[in-house]
Amino acid sequence: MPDSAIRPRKEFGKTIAADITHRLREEIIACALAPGEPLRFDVLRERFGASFTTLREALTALAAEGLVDAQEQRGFRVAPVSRQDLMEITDARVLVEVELIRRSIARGDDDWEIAVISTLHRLKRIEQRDPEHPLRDPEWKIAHRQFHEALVSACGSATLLAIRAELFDRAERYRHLSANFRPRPRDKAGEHQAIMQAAISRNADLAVQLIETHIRSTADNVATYAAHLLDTE
Amino acid sequence: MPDSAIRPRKEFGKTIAADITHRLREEIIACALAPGEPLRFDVLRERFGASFTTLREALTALAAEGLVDAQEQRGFRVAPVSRQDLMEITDARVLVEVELIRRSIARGDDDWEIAVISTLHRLKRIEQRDPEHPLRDPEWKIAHRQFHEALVSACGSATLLAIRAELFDRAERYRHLSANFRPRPRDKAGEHQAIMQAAISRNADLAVQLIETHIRSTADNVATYAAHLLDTE
DNA sequence: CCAGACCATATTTTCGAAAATCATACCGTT
DNA sequence: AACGGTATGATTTTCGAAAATATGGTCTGG
Repeated sequence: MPDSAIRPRKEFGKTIAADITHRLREEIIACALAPGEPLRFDVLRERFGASFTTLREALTALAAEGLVDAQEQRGFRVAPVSRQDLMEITDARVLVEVELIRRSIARGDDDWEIAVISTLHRLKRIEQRDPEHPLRDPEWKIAHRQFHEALVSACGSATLLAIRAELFDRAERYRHLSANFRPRPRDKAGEHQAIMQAAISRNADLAVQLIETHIRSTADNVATYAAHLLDTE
Repeated sequence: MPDSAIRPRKEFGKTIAADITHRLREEIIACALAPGEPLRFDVLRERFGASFTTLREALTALAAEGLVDAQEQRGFRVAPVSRQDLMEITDARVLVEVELIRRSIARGDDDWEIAVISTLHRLKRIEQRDPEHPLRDPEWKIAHRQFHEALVSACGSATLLAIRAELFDRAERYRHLSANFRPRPRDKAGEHQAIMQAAISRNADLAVQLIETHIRSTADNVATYAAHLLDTE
């Protein structure tokens, strides 16, 4: 989607720096910028049409999120990937997500239930369009993210939600890494459905167990099908 | 310590931006810059001797760490404090720290034990100097931080350690907030000693319980003695 | 007297030139 | 040939001026 010509210079009310942070984040997560790739200012300047300092601000922010690697005096590069990093992210996600699911199930009200149900509904409808390659569909990605966000949205801790969001982004990059080599997606639709039902029926132990399996099996999948990208790094 | 005249322009090998990020972080944690205080570029420029863009980069990085609040098009301010925020940080710290202590106890080797013992030893020696006001002693702060870092250093997850470090910083700011109003510190020395012993003897359940109490009672203390700063925000 | 438009000022945000730093290739010496 | 130093070009990093935006006060019409 080469939209730099159509897109307005920046989104309304936002600074250019924030806008570029957002766009860079998307490209890194989607692996349009490959892991480990150097991020040279000449190139970025051309691609994003912003000045050195504005780009620098965006890269610094992404470095704090763990998506960019800042090498002092030697510029920036896309954060490299490794099996170890994937494992750490997976463990951290399980730790946080399990806690947040429990809290959400304990505290969630009617609005929470409605959000969980409706985001899943939308996700399923989008899935029917192209069940083979969901990750290539930007709408699926958004819907998938929104469903998982809805599940934990009632936890009551903005602090933990921010940490969760960061880990989710970093994990999504690994999913994209393996997406091109994965033969066929496993039955995610069924898993999501089961998680939703466990959550709505307030069966915390079951929901937690399903979420953990969901996260870990996705990671295993990545480790298997992106093995050649993780070992020779 | 007005050291801008003595201090070299920047630390060796580091960028000015990274150096200023570091200095600003320290001042915010120490509440030398008060919570909610606007961070105007004129003032910062004067104080840190750097240009707009360099300062901007530092502020953006600190915003990602949760120590600075970026208000688009309306500048930056020191992140405000609140009872709710303190609670969230405390809960998040317990969640993460408990996990990391367990892992460290399970995986720690001889070097880990030595690090735990020696950092505690140094902490105790520094404590004897001025047992009334430890938080005013920069050396105590460093030693205290290093002891708690040593405890979790064998966990094996750089990802979780980074999250833990961020939460520790944010919590330390709250401790400083109440430091001026707290009548007398409780028996921290004893608590640290007990935690060390539980860790070294590989009694994970006990260590975890002591750490949780340690974190929560510190937070309660802050909530009590900084109440006037937390409620009228 | 109030609400809204308008202007003047304060402040932030962005830019590209200039300085600093790094990487590489070249050269002379051993 | 191997090594160490140095000049050169490439790249990052920093700066302050200029543009963009917000803020606060004043004026006008209702």
